[in-house]
Amino acid sequence: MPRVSRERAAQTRRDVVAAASRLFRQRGTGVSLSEVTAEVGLTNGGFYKHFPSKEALISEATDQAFEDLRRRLDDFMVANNGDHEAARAALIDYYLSPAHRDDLAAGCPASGFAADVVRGQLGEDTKDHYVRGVRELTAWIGGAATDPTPETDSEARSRSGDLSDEAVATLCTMVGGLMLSRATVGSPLSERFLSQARQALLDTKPPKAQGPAQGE
Amino acid sequence: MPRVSRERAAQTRRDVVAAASRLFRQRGTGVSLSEVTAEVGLTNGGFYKHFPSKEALISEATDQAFEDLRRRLDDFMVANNGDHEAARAALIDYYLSPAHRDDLAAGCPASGFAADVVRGQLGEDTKDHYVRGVRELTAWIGGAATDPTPETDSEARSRSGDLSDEAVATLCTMVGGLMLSRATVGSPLSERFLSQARQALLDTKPPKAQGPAQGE
DNA sequence: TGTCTTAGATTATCACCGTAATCTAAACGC
DNA sequence: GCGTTTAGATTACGGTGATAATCTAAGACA
Repeated sequence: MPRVSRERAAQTRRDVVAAASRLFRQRGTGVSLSEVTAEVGLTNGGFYKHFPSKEALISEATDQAFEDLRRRLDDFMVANNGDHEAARAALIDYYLSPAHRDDLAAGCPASGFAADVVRGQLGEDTKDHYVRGVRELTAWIGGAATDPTPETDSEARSRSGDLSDEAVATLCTMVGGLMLSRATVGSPLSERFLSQARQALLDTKPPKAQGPAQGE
Repeated sequence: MPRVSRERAAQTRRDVVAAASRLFRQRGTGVSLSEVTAEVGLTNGGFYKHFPSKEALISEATDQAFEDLRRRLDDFMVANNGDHEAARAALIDYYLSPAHRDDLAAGCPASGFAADVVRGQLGEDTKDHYVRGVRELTAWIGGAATDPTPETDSEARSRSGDLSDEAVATLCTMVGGLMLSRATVGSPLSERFLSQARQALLDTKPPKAQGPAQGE
């Protein structure tokens, strides 16, 4: 069977990353390689023609998930013709919806990978990418455009002052509401977490300040 | 070596549960039995004289963690001479402190086990215990005493209307802030999540309403 | 066209997992 | 004190994990 066209091989590779991105978010980075490859019709052996190790796949899968998030944020922005306040509200509505709660696989990576990051199952540089993704999400909530600027890790790591207080707190409530509602599905508590977090955030409209040095 | 006094055996059992409770919160329920037993100087074989399976241990470890939490909440209450508003503030201060962030092992089980619950690694009844623990924590934040009343699962599952809106939203921000700060340790973002979540919650003082049928 | 390359399948290796059976010596009950 | 129990150690087993080596047939390219 072996030997397949170059485009086909590239496609397989993309499929593996996409499947891993979904499976890792859904059930953690502990899912076996076999399970990932099986999902795209590849064997365990073929995997190593594309990636040097499982960790390399985890890293790419994480990046992929944040790439998807960036695209989604852009979509929210254009769907609201650049009106940031409306886009922010739309994000919150989506983020704290039963649909997002029930869609682990395609959900926000800041929440989906949080456990793996905390438990130290992501390599050092993968974790850096995660942190950058979270910071970008926070910045977007605070009113910044999705920033495609590549920055050095040291640079990224040292910056956080350009995030609005409100955006930081908002993300806390979003992530907490989502995780708690996911952890309690089946109980009426689950819906309460969604609706109460949502209400708390939509009540608190984004204040004028969206940068660090803005006294009004 | 075998055969040890009854108290000793009981102590060993308690040690296993305690170690598991800490290890599972720290690194997930995926940690091996060998690692748990090794920590208390027991062998893999001896384990099965105390527990029928790993899942049974996970269940007890989860209960243990919530038991510790209940005790901690009581302590907050007595330390503030029954003043709930002060106790609530003390809980928030602790919950969103660097100390709690860095202490995965002894931290809040609502956050520590969330990932395992979401990913379906806790048995059905263990998950029910988790949900009950979360509901009790929410109720405490809303002003209820820690309730030692045993209730049926169906009863517990159906109740959630007796939780104040504010308490539900507060827990979202607490859990989200904790998880995000844990996921970003090493970056200045980590401290921002703690302080911003904390500030958002302490600004929003608990409103008069603290139950469903309590007009003050 | 024919050679070279390579995506992927097969199979193997080694470690570790949860679980179970067997063994042993000390604690227990009489 | 003595036979019975039993906490725990030892060892074994079947399954699965990540990774590597070998094989093979078809694409790439001269």
